[in-house]
Amino acid sequence: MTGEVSFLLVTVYGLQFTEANLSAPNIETVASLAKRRGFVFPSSEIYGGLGSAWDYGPLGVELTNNVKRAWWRWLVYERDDIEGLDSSIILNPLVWKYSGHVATFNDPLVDCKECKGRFRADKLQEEYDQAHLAEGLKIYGEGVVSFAKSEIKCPNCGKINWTDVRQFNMMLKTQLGATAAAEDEVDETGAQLGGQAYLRPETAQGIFINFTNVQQSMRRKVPFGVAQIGKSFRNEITPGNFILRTREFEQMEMEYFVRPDAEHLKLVDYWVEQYTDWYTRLGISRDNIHLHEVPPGELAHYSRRTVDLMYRYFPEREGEEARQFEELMGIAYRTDFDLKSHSKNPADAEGKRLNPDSTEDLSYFDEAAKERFYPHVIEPAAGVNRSALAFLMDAYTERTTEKGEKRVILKLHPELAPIKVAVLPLAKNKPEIVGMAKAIKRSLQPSMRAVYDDTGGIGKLYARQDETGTPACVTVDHQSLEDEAVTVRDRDTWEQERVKVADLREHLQKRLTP
RNA sequence: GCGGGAGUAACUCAGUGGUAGAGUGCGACCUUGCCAAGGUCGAAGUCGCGGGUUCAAAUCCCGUCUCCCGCUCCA
Repeated sequence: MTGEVSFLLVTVYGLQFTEANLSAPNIETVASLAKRRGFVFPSSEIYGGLGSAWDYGPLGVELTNNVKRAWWRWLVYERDDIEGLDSSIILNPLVWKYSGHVATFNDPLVDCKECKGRFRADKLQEEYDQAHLAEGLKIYGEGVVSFAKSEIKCPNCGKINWTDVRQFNMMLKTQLGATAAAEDEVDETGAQLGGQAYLRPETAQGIFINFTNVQQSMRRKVPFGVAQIGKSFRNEITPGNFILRTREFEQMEMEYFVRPDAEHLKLVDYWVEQYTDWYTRLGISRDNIHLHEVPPGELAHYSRRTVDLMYRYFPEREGEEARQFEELMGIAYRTDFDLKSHSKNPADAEGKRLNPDSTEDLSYFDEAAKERFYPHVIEPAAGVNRSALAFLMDAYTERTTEKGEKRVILKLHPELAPIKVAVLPLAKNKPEIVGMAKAIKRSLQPSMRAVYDDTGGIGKLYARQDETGTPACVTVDHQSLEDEAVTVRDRDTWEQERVKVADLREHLQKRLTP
């Protein structure tokens, strides 16, 4: 059957090509295509740029919008147990105090003056302490990092010549209103209050503090989830790798609330499977996804188990295969840590409230079981930008034509493709043909993203559309004027089909929803 | 922050003291009409910025800014 089809292709259209198995372009190749074709531009370029900030061009914004829409439809519309939310980026600073971000998003850093290596002071201290414990020695100054006098050696060069320890807070700060007088007001935990505010480092907290609002207003029973898409900000020490790690990024997060006695660890596996399916259904090949169980010692402060979906962003890296993978998204079991932390009721052994600032208790009353509890949370957190990059990389294909020319084809899933159809006139000097092509484009554009292009020969026009992932091209020729039919050409197979103009929209819509 | 690399046309780059260049792309016209065709013409750069040396600086010197890669963190 397949043989017959390709035979037809070759005899009818006289086309031949060989497709390079380039499922593995590097980031640089894709970044260059992305810039050339209007997906992603370096931000603030005319002022010399700004490190690791990127602007999404006309095609890029279509792609990221499509990724977000696909995700939202999948979770919020096609399931019965998830609601949507859009919380604000700037929240009361107390949210970050009680979420633990003020304390734990502070990384103490030291540099070795000898070899210029940079390390996290707390981690070095911990290793040092553990090594001493193992030798049966006492630990001096536990928890106090004093590198200037310490015996801690640089793991890199073995010398002891440290800079001072500097605090590096990952949260971006900003100033609210005319409250600068209270600017340096600090509470006992070191949280800066007053006019100090933070740009959120994750969207999750906006969901937790709205847990009761969503549950009550939508009359939800546990288990249920809340999904949110939005920008987050982290003052990364070292951003880089194109849009993979940026200080401003967009997240698609979902908090799934369950009973405390639910099988949490299995639920992590369930969502790992769901997301793996989602990514592969939209075009990521399974071979390029690698599951990573985060070791207990490396878990975030709120997590008891985390599994990362890693994508093969660096196929060119040699050595251990794991080096080729970088995090695409993570699925974390956050326990009841967040809901409890933001609630006014929990108290310590002496009856002292753990959160004296909260005015609400975010516990949940289960009517059926007649019990009150803090729901536990499973959180799949995905990056929009990282996802878009993975989709671009996996779609990138190179094909060599029979003339030996290299053509790039972006085999994006039709749901993600920035442009769904391009209408092209075969002869741009014939006003009737041009007029008909433009009219067809206009008739399609209310139902799908359509473009018209006549600035080149037909081969160049096809090549352009292939490179930006347009699934279908519609070509109007002389014959079209007679028979009211056009040629529909497929991006992946280059196969052509004659379709009546009257049936065109329906035909294309069928193609776009495989 | 430290180390390395790099800033010349929209893009990729050449140009090492003497009139600012190429390919691609872009625009117009002619020709052609199903997989990046050909021709003619054209627009486009204060050579990152500031200072110095020199008769003369994209080029040499000093300063400065920015980007990229590596060292830690995460979506």
